Amino acid sequence: MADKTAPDSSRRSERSRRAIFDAALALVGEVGYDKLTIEGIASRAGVGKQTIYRWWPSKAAVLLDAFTAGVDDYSAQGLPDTGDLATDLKSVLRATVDEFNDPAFQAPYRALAAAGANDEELSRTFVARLMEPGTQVYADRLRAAQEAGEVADGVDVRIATEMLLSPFSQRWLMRTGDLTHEYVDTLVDQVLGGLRPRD
Amino acid sequence: MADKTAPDSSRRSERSRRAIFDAALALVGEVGYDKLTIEGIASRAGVGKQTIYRWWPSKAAVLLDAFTAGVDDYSAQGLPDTGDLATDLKSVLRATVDEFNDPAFQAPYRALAAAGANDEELSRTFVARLMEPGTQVYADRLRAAQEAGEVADGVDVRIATEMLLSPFSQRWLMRTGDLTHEYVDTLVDQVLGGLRPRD
Amino acid sequence: MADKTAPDSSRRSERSRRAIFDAALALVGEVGYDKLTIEGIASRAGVGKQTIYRWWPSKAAVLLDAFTAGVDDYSAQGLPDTGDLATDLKSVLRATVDEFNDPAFQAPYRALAAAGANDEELSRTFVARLMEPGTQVYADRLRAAQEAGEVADGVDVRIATEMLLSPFSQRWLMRTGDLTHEYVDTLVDQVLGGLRPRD
Amino acid sequence: MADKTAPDSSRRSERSRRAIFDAALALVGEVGYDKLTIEGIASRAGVGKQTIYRWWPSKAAVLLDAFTAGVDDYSAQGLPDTGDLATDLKSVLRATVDEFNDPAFQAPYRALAAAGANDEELSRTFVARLMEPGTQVYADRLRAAQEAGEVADGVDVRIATEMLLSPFSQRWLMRTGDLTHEYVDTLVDQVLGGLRPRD
DNA sequence: TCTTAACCGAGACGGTACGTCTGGTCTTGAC
DNA sequence: GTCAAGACCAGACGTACCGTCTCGGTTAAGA
Repeated sequence: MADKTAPDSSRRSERSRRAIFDAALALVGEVGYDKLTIEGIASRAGVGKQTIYRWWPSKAAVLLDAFTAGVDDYSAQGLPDTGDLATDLKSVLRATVDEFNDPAFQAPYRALAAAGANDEELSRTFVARLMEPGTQVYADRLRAAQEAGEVADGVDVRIATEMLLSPFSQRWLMRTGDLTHEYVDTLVDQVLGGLRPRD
Repeated sequence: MADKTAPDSSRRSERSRRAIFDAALALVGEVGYDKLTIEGIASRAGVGKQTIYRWWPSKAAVLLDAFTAGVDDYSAQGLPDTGDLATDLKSVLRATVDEFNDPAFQAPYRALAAAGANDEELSRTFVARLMEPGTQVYADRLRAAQEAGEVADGVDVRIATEMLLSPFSQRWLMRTGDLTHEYVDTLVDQVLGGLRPRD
Repeated sequence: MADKTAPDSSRRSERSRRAIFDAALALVGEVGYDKLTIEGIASRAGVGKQTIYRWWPSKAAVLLDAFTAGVDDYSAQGLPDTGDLATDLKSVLRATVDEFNDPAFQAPYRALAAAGANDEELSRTFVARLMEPGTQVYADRLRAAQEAGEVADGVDVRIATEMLLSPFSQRWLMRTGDLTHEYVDTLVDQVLGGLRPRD
Repeated sequence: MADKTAPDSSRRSERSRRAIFDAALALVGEVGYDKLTIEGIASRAGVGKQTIYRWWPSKAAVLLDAFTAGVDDYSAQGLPDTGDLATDLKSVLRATVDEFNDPAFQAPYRALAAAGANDEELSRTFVARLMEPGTQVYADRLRAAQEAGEVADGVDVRIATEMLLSPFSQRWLMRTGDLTHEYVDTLVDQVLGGLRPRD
């Protein structure tokens, strides 16, 4: 039923695929997303343009795959559970602060977040592949804490997770404030302060 | 000694300015931000391209002005203060939910948020002109509540505001969940629950 | 020490060869020479591109072979010699007029003549395989007439042949006039009028 | 009724037009017609591709204009008429031999003749602009000779002109023989020999 | 009231990148 | 080893816009 016969992925060149990822990530860091071009990627990767168009529908899709390929061992093992929720959250969020302050990480991630805002299809993939897994481990840890009695029964874990992560994401994406270790410490304390069961 | 002599704004055509705003907002809704072009705006507005380039540096800037012109009476009068913080917040956030679910509002706002993610300069303007004023009224109301003893002394009001608004913004921008009245009600309750002074 | 090992023509697929000829002739008639592509021929013939590249150096060469294969019994038996030179020439040229007015013949022949103009190598083959044999029979007939005393001794037969055939070819190739039976009759009479011995 | 609004030729850049002609003629000589590209012409001329596409429909049209611009003072003054037809024809044809043997002339002329063979529209323009004027002066000279009694009354001047010029053109285009002064001398003598009135 | 200088609509210009098409090479698996 | 199939690198196609520029016209100061 497809109008364009799909390419045969078993014959795909792995060498080209990697070269395209490397080129895309390097270029988005050098020139920014708006000036990132398919031609530029192809040229840098030593690849024909058609090889990109054959496998991806847009530069955003290329970048998403490239970025995903570089981080997809992301958060396989879950959050630590030392028994002290605040400490666990702070230690992971501090590491995340450092990651988000790394220029090599920022350019593609910002670009994808931005592209997603205008492209619902891309947005869904971006969220499902990059954001949801990261979010889920926090939600799991909070639920564990709730079962352990560290968090009040009535708390909506999904919303609690948002209270913890969205301020962080928003600050970073919109540049409404600096991301520091102190900031996440305060954030964690203030959020958890409200979640603890009242005596 | 400027190399480009600045245009004389006193001779500016108000008719053209409005036509450009109307065209920009209409087009961004019809074709989306990526396919919005200066030529398209000029053509739709019945205006020469140079008239746009004379007054704005980029399509994002045009859109920002166009959008701002449509909403800049935004939040001049502050939040209501009935004495009941939760009710006040819920009533305003419910109205905001409706606004953010309006398609005519979404396209330009998303476009600007996205453009800002990749353009720091634009981002600062966007935040200062559109986000900061809206955020500030919440911060003011929370501070008033803190002074009234409704909110614990140790609470960082800036972060409390983020805990309230960022989950909302994030959900909408990333489409990670629906924006409903029930959602904001729960969010307000859960955030405020943690801010109240402990006995 | 050839760098490209020559293909083994004994293992060549006759089926593919014919399918390629048929496809090439059909396509040149349908879409014209400029839009005739190797890929198109391969696809229409149900043949891999490499099978064409293995055996021919260019689309012109394919077309030349295809066309030659269809006409190479061309003029094996020479011109008729009824003793009346003018009648003999007219009868053959009238048949040639009909042939050159046949659309199925025109497209490939024009294409080859044109390709030859820009490609000396191809031109030599085209002339040797398609034009020279046809020209030669006229030259032979004129020489026979000269020996029979119907044509003056001083006449250069090669040039006389050109005077007869080139106006015809030129009219057709450049579309400078219609090719009709009347035209070739007049042409033959006027050319022969000048070749007859003067009393 | 035009679907694309025509460009405003009064605003056309003469500088660009000339640069395009120069580039086209230079490149067709250097790389040949088949490897002549619009991009190549634009690049060599220091011109945007659109400036070519705005004014010409194809590379053949560009080349035709470029070539015409270089020769359009072609044959304004007619053939000489010294009273001796053969001498007049020989002197002009000898000059034409030299011109057609000039490499700078050959490439574009061959290219246009070839392109015309496959493109009827172009062919008409080519003939009307480049061939017909040249042909006409021969026809005029022959008619004058006919009126002066040098050529028999029954002769069809149009065909006589073809007998004179087509062998020349054909030899050159198809490379079926060398173009020399001796050749045209013999050709003129043999053609005229047949046109003279019989006693 | 009459310049006159700036803005205006229009659109040609030199460019860049788009997404597509084809050229010619190379690889794979079937025969 | 040839074949059909088609992925690959390369690069031209013709189009769409970019941001700059030039052209008349109009329009609002200022002489």
